[in-house]
Amino acid sequence: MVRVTITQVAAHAGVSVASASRALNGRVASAKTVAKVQHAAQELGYVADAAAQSLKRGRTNQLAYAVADIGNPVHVEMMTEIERVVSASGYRLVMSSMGTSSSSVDVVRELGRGYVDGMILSPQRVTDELLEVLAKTPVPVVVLGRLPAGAGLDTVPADSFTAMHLVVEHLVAEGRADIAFVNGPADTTPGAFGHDGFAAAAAAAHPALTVRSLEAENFTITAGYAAARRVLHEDRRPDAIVAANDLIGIGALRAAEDLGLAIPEDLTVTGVDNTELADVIRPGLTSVDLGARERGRLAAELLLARITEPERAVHTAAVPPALVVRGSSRAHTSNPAHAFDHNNGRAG
Amino acid sequence: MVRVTITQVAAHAGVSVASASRALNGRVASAKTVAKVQHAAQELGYVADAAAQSLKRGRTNQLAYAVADIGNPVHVEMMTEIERVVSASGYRLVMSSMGTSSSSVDVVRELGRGYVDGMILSPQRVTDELLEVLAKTPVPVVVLGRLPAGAGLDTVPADSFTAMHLVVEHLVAEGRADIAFVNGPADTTPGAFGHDGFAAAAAAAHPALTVRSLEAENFTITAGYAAARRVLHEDRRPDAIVAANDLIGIGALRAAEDLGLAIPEDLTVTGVDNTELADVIRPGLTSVDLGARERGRLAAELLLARITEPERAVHTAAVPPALVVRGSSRAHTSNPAHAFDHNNGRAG
DNA sequence: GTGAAAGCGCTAACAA
DNA sequence: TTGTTAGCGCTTTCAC
Repeated sequence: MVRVTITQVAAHAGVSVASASRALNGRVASAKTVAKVQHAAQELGYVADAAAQSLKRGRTNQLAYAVADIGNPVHVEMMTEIERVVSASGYRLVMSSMGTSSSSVDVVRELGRGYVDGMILSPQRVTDELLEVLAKTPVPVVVLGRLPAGAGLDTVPADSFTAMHLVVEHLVAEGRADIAFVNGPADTTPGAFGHDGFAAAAAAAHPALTVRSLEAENFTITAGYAAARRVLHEDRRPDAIVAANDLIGIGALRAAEDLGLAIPEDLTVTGVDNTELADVIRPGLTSVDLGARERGRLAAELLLARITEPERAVHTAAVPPALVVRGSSRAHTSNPAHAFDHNNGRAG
Repeated sequence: MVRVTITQVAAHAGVSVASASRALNGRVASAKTVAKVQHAAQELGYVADAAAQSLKRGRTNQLAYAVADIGNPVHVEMMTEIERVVSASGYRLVMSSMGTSSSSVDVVRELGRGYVDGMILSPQRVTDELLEVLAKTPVPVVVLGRLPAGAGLDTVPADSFTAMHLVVEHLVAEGRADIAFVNGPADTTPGAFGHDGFAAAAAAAHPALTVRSLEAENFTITAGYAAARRVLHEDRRPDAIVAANDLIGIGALRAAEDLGLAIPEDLTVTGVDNTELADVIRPGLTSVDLGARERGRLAAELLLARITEPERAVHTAAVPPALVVRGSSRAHTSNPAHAFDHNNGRAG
């Protein structure tokens, strides 16, 4: 229970602390010294103090994945992939949630104080204050999401425009004419880009399309349920609901069900993220895969590259979205919805 | 991008580093000094280095929640609650995953090196090696789950026995006679206790009950699907599947669906954890609520208490499980399954 | 109320 | 190969 220091190990082994340090870290040392020191360390249960080591070395060997919307399962996918990549380079990964008990700004500032050597961020809202903190954070940062041009940070944005194009084209192809876009809060980054993407896609696809937008209170199932219920009660009921993410989409599915609507006959519902949830819900939720795993991998690689070479040019990595059609819309393409798709809608 | 130290702040303010430190930390200092130092710190964008501060103070103000089965949404619930409690006491919480890229033992050892002042663990497997590391970890540990007697650690076990009793009694009451228990891997802690709990409950409820057990490869939907499919193909098909957690249960639901079974007429399925998933799936999954939020809260409180008072007696906090009946079983109790229950099956 | 100095535990120069 | 020494950035005695 009590901490043992390298000084005690050195004393126990009968060598200097310098020799102990060298022996422990695999630097030059005689075989005899190494044996003695390792034996002493083992016996005493020595583990190097992280704070002292970090202070001296100037790095922690730790990276952080900071995520605002921790309830969204897509972040687990990303985290798993990020961890795979960074642990191969000898880093440990910790996950921090932003926004529940502390603001993104606080979390970034805290982590930047020297807890980690770098971080990957999935922010909900990109405020000027956040950008400012990001700019002066002493450790490398990669943002999973879109940033204002000129932010000077490595980013792996989601391609909302293409995503929304895919969805709208799909809906038009199956004959939908009155589409409701159920967004998350518009003042969030995914919210804003989702909206713009949807508006552009709708205008491009078919100028005569009837569209409306509304906001769910947040990106959750419950909020999606409430928002969908509202729009489905309007005089002119839409024949398609485009949800800003899968959770909202699932809420919409439940709302439609409660109102006795047949899906996809009366109403099509689509989501975004292509999470396992979309695959497991009934009817299956047609969803755009934004490439979570791939984007997680890219973010991790960008971060590692910047740690290695801090002055390299700013990079932006793009991943093409892909529509995965399931039972919540009509399967009129060559992409069939499987009864239970173990590959989560992606080719194995 | 470059780190600014307290020395620079002191110089910029025209005071000694000692005065700068005092001013920054609210110790005795004249109003004039405080003003000068704060201004300098602001201007230079100073933030205290975490490693140096931790080394000097002997604590990090950081706690960790280390979880093996990160794909299980129940851990997000726990984490949210843990964070709420510890942040109220001024701690930051980080989440670490164990087992994907590194073993539990490694994670505990690493975190115990001084990265955090304490940790809460949700281990998948409790090996002797893990117990050994836990015993000599220099920071307080609370385990969310059951430990061998005499481990000498604060724990918040799940009451699997009562949970399984509730399930079995429910199944017997609705007339089921042939129950298959679909466990996760038996060499995991939840697996072992789930099995024992089920066996005891089955024996107690009705000695003549036909029961069988099988193992899913892990605690996931996909593994649950595969395992359920296996048992449903056996000559004598069970009329109830008791899944060790909700994910396995959902997999079982899908398997039954693929085989054309009517639920709950042909087959009852139950889960454990009462996650939001159980509520949102169709049919709704009857599930035992193990009190994730409450248990998270208790674990956090136990940890804070032990940090404050390291020598206090070892505590074990229990939370009574509660059965939440939904559409995957017959509603024969007074606890109705709602079409969409915003309270996630619990009273508001 | 303030500054000089010691030291947290560790690693890395530098000498020997 | 080894020991001595300095110092990472910070807080905290201890004199003044």
